[in-house]
Amino acid sequence: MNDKPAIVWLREDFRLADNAALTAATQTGAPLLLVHIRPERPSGMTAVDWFREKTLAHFNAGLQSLSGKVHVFTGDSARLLPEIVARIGAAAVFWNRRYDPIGREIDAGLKREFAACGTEAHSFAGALFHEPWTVKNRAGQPFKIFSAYWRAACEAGSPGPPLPAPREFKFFAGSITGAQEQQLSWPAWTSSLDAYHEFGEAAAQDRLARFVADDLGHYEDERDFPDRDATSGLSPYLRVGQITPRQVWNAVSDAPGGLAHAAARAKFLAELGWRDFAWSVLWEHPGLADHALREEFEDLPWRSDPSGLEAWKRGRTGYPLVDAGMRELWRSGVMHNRVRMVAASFLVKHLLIDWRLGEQWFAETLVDYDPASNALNWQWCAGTGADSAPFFRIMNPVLQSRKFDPSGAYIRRWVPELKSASDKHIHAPWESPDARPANYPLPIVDHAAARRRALAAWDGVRGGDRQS
DNA sequence: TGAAATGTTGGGGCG
DNA sequence: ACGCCCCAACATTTC
Repeated sequence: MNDKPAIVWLREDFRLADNAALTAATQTGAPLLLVHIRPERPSGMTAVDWFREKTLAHFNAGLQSLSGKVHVFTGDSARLLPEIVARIGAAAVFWNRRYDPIGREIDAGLKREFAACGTEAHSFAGALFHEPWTVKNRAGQPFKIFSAYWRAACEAGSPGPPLPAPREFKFFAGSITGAQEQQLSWPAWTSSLDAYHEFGEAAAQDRLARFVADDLGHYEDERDFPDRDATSGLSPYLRVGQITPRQVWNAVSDAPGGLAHAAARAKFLAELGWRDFAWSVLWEHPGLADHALREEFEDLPWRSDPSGLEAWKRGRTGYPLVDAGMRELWRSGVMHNRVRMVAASFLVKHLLIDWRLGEQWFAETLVDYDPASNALNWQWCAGTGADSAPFFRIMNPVLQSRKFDPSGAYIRRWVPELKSASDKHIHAPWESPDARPANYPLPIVDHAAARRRALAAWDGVRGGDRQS
């Protein structure tokens, strides 16, 4: 029998099932204090902060029926957590690992501190298939190419079955000062997000089950069409740990359909593999969001273009597919993956604006913003990474629109000015001056000229090197 | 996880 | 019937 309480420090893991830290803490028999520490946010809330806070509130509401709650603190966790430990006389702290450069630094420091004062500190895996430092090539080096990484990761074995939610909880009953009860105030711009999201572990599992039943079989064929609901939509849940990759892997592997759907299944799991890969790259390169992986691209002649950047952010570039995506992002906090590529490519190549500015905008506005995936994918689009689209591969926003939104349904959903445009002209409304709505902007750059400019910029940094 | 430019081929209109 | 031109349609190369 263990009388001293234990702390479960929840960070990005608001779930009861497949939560290794929570399960391990429960098994000690100690009364548990669930703690979440949010940082001070002097610069305000981002979309993922909004999603996390909503998730936390939902998680807490669910805990009421178990007579438990998450105690929420605001401030510097490196200072607060030891204080909380001391205040309740906790014998042990449990958490699931995080892998961002700042977080891992804090956690390592806390482990040292707790070790020095005799408090147990136990950390667990859970947010990824593989710990980022474990997948290496034969030379013991981290992979730089996704396909090689993923092959090695898959050969290392598939994830085991997820942990069930603990059956019983014993919560710490004492009082604790410093925890905050007051409601946060949401910035006005978050009000449009509510309509597009559901919160909670059950909602995440529902979404997974529906995806596996209805969409997984044709995932490979339909995932690129933004007006079809053919993607899993799990990214926000993965982001805040309402669901784990291991749970997804097992649900997908158990899906009916047999060999017929093997390719679709593999394709979908590989997308989750990209998420792991991004974290492994970030682990090796903490500056992934700030520095081009291929250094020669630090010399690209990025333009300073505040009005172009603003037009891009607000979805007023005059290219309907780009604008639809950027407006979907602003209103709903997500953007279809295909459109993310087109919109990102447009900023970097058509506007020749530094990919870091796009990375920052996505970091503020995406409810599924993931520091590793976001940075890696921006570098992929900009062609500055090791395993990236070549810089000369420039997407044509009109062709992409005709190909992936042939009926214009996606554009009409997000760009009301074009609601009554014809299927023929909706992708390039400026080509039909008669039908073009007066309140929809003309293209802020000419595609052909922008393409030439981007190629010239690329030509400038690669020197005399003629390879492709 | 492109697109544009350039090259090739083959059918059909036409003198 | 034949050569010639035009231009889809497809293939290859280049960015």
